[in-house]
Amino acid sequence: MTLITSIETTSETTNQLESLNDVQHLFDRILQTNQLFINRDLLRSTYIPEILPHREEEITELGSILSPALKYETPSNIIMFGKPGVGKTAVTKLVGVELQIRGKELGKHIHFIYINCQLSDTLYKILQHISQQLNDNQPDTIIPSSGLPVDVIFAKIILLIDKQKQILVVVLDEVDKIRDDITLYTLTRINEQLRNARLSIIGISNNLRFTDFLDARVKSSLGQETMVFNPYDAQQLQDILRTRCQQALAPNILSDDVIPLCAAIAAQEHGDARRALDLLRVSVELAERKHDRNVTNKHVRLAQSKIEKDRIAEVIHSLPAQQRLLLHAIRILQKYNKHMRNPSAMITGELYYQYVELSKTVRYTPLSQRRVADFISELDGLGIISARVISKGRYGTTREIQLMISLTELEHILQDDEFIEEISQVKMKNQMKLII
DNA sequence: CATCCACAGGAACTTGGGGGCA
DNA sequence: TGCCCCCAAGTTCCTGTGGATG
Repeated sequence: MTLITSIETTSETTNQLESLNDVQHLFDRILQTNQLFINRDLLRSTYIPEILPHREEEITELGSILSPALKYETPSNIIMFGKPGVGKTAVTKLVGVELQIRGKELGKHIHFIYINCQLSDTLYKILQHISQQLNDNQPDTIIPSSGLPVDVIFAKIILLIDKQKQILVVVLDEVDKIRDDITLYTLTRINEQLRNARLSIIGISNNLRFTDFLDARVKSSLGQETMVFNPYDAQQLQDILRTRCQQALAPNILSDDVIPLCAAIAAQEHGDARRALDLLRVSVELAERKHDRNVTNKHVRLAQSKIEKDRIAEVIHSLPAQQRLLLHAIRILQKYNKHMRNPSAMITGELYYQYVELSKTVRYTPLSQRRVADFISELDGLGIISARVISKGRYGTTREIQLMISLTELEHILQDDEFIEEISQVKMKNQMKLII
């Protein structure tokens, strides 16, 4: 009944049907136009290929360190270092999965468990993750997301792991995100509690100096083996891109200079293969959208600026309200500073004052200066602002804050922000004050 | 050259929301 | 239902800092 009424031919529904037709034609047109991609996903950094060019040595080394697992012997714990996008995670996952398969063939129980510590940064969450991966659907081994004491969880995990003879290889990616020593200490000592099973840990870090801040016992236990991944050079990045292109893109659509340019740009940024792949993928996407038959260095340049702008816009849109409010304060100060005595930069004190004023306007309770100082550090870390500690002599130590993106870009990103209307009225009032 | 300012940033503590257990 | 736990976000308190100033 409802269906019948909904397709009655009123003028309104006719319009709707026409626009539906338009959309269908749009999709048809898109599908019919020149297809530059064969498989877009192969150019995504999350895709792990079967062949990793220029990482043969690392694969062999990791494989040989982990190989005792195939004889139920405990592999050494490993700590891996290297800048982002140099293949640490890819190599580890590739070898880990292969190890698991070989184990299965030999009738050995080997589990490869990958944990990103950015998401699981406490002992509780890591133990919960391990239990999920080992989950045998037994209700008594399911661990809730919170509510239980850690020692209870720990005892459950020990029982779960030790139920059978097995080797667990636990990868802690971005291990430096774990904030306390106790978590790593507990994990590296877990074998002392096990009778049948064994666990070894691979810690992956972007930070070469990560172990400097570790407890000495954790450091020696975790770092039984150390692997350092060097950045790819431009030539190696070109090889990586060419290998992926063969399967990902239609033949002969790239100008000769596209791959060298993507590789060169990524090589400048500490040899990041992810960056090179993103750059190439977005370049092809831009060409496809413009119905161009070839991808040229012009598309690469466009892609380069698009990626950076998109990244910043995405980061800003995902900020919590209080941090966006702080950004509005920065935006306003930057705008007025242009016309004032000191156009260079703002300092913590004046920024906090402006932030408190804005909070009152939008009826938010302003947070403490200490908390806002943390926000400033976070925005600095995200590359949206630069906050440099300076001493103003007798007038104290503060941070000099500068916007790292253009004011126009920031205004563009914030134009549809929830606070914008109320705040723009304040701006008017302030302008009046300035004139007076 | 001691003093002083306006913070930076570490550490401990609080609050409130999520949840489990007996 | 009351008590316990975990955790994120925030506050309070504190010590440290470094160069202009008198």
